[in-house]
Amino acid sequence: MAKRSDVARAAGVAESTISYALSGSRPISAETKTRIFKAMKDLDYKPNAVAAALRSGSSKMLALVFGVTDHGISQGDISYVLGAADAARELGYHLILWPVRDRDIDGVIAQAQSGLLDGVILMEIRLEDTRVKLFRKLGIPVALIGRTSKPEKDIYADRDFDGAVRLAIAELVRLGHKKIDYLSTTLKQAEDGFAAVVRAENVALEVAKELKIKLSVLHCGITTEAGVELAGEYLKMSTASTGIVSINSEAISGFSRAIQKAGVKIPKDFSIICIDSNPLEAVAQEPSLTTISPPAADIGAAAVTALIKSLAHLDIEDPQKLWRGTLVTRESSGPAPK
Amino acid sequence: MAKRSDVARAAGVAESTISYALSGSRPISAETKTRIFKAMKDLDYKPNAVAAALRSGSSKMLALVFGVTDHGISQGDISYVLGAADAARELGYHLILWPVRDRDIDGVIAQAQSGLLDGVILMEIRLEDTRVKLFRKLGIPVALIGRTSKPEKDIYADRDFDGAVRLAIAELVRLGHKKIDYLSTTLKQAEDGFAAVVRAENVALEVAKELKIKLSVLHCGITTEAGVELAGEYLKMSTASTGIVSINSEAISGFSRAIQKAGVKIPKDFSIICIDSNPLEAVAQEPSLTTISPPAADIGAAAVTALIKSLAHLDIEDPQKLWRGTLVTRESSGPAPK
DNA sequence: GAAATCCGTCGACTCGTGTCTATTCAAATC
DNA sequence: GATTTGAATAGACACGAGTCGACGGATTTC
Repeated sequence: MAKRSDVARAAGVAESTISYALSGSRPISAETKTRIFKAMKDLDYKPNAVAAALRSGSSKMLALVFGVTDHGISQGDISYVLGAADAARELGYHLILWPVRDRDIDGVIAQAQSGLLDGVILMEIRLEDTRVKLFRKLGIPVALIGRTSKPEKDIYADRDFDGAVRLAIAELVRLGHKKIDYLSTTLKQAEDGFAAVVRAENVALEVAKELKIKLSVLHCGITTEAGVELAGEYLKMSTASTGIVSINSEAISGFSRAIQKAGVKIPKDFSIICIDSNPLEAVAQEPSLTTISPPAADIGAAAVTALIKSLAHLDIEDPQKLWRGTLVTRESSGPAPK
Repeated sequence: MAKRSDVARAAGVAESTISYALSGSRPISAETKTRIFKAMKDLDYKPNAVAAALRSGSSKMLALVFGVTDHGISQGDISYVLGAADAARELGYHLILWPVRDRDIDGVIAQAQSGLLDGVILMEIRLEDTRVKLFRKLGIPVALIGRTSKPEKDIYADRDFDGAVRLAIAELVRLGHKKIDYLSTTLKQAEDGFAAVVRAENVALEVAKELKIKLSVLHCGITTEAGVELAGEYLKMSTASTGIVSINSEAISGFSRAIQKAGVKIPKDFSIICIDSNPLEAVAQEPSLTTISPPAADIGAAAVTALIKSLAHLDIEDPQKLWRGTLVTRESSGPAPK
């Protein structure tokens, strides 16, 4: 692999001149530049990123930590990753994914402390997230997709589940519904303190109280099948609700299909509003889902952008940002049945 | 961040002594070592991986390239990743995931050529995979999970779909089935030349000819829903088969549920053998699935192990390895109906 | 017309570690 | 008892690129 000194010799200039020609941090005449670039091309010169990282103290690599659990990476999460990766590329960085078993993040910490990683993005944030404190203590730059219970000075980009749940319930109430359900994810996730899940549940109960309606919280696995099962239980209940707000887009598709199969007409008998569903999923269903979908790609991109700006000690216009998403009324929501 | 010279001063030794104490490549007396380690602890010294990478020419990082397409990372694929990550850690390496849009791998190449990546693992291999040739041409160490049509000197670890399909069909024939279906993934994947998909289809047809039975190849999306739809079509067909071999574990679960709902008894009326299904999935179903499941984690681990050995210029006992998996008979397969 | 300014370039040093050579001192060898 | 061996350590250099200070020459300034 050709190095800088080879190019310097071939182009008949000093090595530093080549650096300046590449970085543009000092003026280099046009002729010299063309000579240099020709030599680089001839020799197939690629600057050595490791040497650059050592000298400059920055590897231009960011790691997105993703906890490997039972299920892989969902279709939903992949949007965050892609948004983040694209934003990184645009700013001259690379985003890599760091698979982490359970909550073991020592490897990430080691690499970050030893200069191979400029910063870290965390997902699947819990209300009390020890990782966040740890990284802060160690001085490792971090941005969150999600937020803890006390975000203080954290850099984060997050879905505004509170606002979305509030909006969704208000919409059902506006349509005349007086008794609705709120479909969450698994009870385990809530118990484990996953921030978005817990917050949304609390808000749902709060809003129900404010608006003086009946609301029960349902828990359910994050799969279509689990939604089908849930539908079975739902249909057995005597005092059924007339609508549901869900943050569990996987389950709601099974639920919807199953209750329709049992004769429930949507939206005539029953309304559905789904939060955090992929728009493509939403229209793929029968009937298409009314949704409030925070833009996942934008959120991922915002987290990365803010992190990179903070690395460069630039001012971040807003280090803490929330996206609620807007209500898109489709076929699954309508006036409450008489 | 403390560096080696700080530790040297604190411990009262030369810098090189510290390197030797850490690497063990030269003997250091016990007293000196304890002094050094104490100083390292006091100063919270972490060797700078970037400097080490520059000097030694190796970053100890491997990238697993994963193409980001419409669907995220499936539960099946995650096992390869985890197996690979664990094997890497055990050998003192880090495995990172490199998300790649479409087939754009320039970023990976750049980082590999510039020393930030010691090697690359490729998945989702096609029969004619330009990436493999490209990496070989550029001299970037590569191992494959999967294999091309001409693996030649490639390092790879792969499922033996040929053997598994052959075994599955033979089993159904042994049980008396004369007319069976073969359920593949989407037609698009086959057309795009994904190696495993194409190979398995060809083998299925070949074996059917050899054993003189009727076999039709079905294509179907890689989702439970797609399997349900497929079941609808299947039930309409007049001359139905009595069994199916599937490499599409997502679809087969929907298919199984749907035909049972329509009154088909498994395995009395119809037998199912599923290849490449996760054992957990297999027993979670009703009835539990007879399977042939190549060990994904082992395959991922083998690819990484072979790659690392080749990096160290060690002999690899077998750079090309296949796993067929064994037939595990559960409740979904039985004698053909009279 | 001398001084100040600016452009373009060069050489030297630096980032933090791995490793080679040299040196010292003690034990072992014939 | 002189020489060889070996352990334990020190010192020097290299990996490849980024950046600062300096310098010659051209241009501008008063």
